[in-house]
Amino acid sequence: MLSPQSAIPLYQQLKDDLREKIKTGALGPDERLPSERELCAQYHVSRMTVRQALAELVNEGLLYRTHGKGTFVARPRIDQELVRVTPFESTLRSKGLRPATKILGSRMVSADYEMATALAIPLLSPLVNLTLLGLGNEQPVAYYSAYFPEKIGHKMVEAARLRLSQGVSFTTYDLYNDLPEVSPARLTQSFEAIAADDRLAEILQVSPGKPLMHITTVVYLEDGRPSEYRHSYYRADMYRFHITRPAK
Amino acid sequence: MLSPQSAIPLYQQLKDDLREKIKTGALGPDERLPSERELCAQYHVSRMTVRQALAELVNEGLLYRTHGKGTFVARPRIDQELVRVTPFESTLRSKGLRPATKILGSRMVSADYEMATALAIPLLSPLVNLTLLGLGNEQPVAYYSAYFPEKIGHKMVEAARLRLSQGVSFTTYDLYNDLPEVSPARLTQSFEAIAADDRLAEILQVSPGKPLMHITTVVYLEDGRPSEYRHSYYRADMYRFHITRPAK
DNA sequence: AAGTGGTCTAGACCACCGA
DNA sequence: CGGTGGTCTAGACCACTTT
Repeated sequence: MLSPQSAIPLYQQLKDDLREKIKTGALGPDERLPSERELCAQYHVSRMTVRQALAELVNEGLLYRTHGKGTFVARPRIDQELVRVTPFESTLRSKGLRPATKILGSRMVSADYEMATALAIPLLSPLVNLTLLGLGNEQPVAYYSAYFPEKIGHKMVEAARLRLSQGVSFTTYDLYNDLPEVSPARLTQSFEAIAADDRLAEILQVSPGKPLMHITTVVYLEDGRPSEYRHSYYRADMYRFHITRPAK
Repeated sequence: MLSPQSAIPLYQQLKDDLREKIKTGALGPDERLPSERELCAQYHVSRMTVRQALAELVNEGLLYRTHGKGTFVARPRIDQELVRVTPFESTLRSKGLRPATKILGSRMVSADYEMATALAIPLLSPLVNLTLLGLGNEQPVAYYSAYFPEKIGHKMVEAARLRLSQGVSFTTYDLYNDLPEVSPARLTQSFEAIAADDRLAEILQVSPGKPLMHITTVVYLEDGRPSEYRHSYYRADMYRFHITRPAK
């Protein structure tokens, strides 16, 4: 039974209820759900409310529907519970490594062509460059170099220092959580396998020529403004990047 | 003005209309759209119809909304027009290379532990293994080894031979378009940078030890059933994998 | 207070599917 | 044919933001 007076929207409650039934197995794979009109009657809500709940569950991949037949529970995917943005800390912990982060430096730079294009700002605009080293059991595993517009950047650096003083490991992802006024909406990332050059080999403590994963990220806010341009380099033997996405 | 009698749903027509206005610049970045109620009046549709159109455009990242303020045009992202699943052929053409595909082989195998887990089938189930080589200007650039459940697999192999006989380059992505009864809904992929071992070095014509991008893919259909398990290896110097996704 | 988006109702007609 | 999801209407009340 849903609580109509609650602060939680009805369609959310219905979603949670159905999600629970699927997770516990009360609704098994390929099982047909009650029809939309039946759900209306069962939960005493209108069809729009039911449809909003079902639509979002289809979007999340938990249900699928066929016109004229009904709505069904999707087969669970292996990684259904995997987080979508792999957080640094849990990734290392799951490998049994003690995570830590070091701030290599923060400085002001002026935007070169690449940064200016990515961040949609004029050439030579002032940027804050924050470089971090991710460690697992004191061994370097990842190197980050992030560029922020000035205003966001100073706050990011502050947030990073705060995290560091608390002895918590983090990446720039985590720092966004410390700045509630800046919330990322989407990312573009490109993945490249590269061979370590002398500089990166030195930083990550591997032999030159060893494979590294190079990820270039642009973070965008809700209004479509870019808030960060970042290069990340991961030791290939320590890192695997996993992603789930709609086809087509 | 929308055509109510048309086969195209009203909210689709509205979406297309707004999308057009954004693309042509009639609605610029950060510009406020008419309120939902105003759009109702302008287009002579109900608020639900307007909301469905707006919701989908927000979902696609073209608009953003703020409670109490209004709906706004998002800043365009650099890669807004980029396709989400990078097709082999256009990737190479954009680099000025003539793409081609070779079928290295197709054979029946029985599922080992890894394949069985990924495809959610019993151990030792019969699978079709299709191996392809992607070429650019006659040089190998990518190696694919895909495993399909028997039924789908035979059709895939047939589709591949047909494509080949037409002299078209393709990957297994493209083959799904030839099988309308099997339509992928989502993918999971993991990216790893590896060093070429002797076998891969031989296949891809690079020196052993050179970096390669190794992508492991599982393709899922609408009902959540896996339809393919695939290992792909790309020459790192020829390939860059690009992706856009929601944050969080 | 007025306007915005967020949620919700109670109807309606259509196209698709199975018996 | 009856039941299903897909689309749509014309209202309603709420929470949030700005004036």
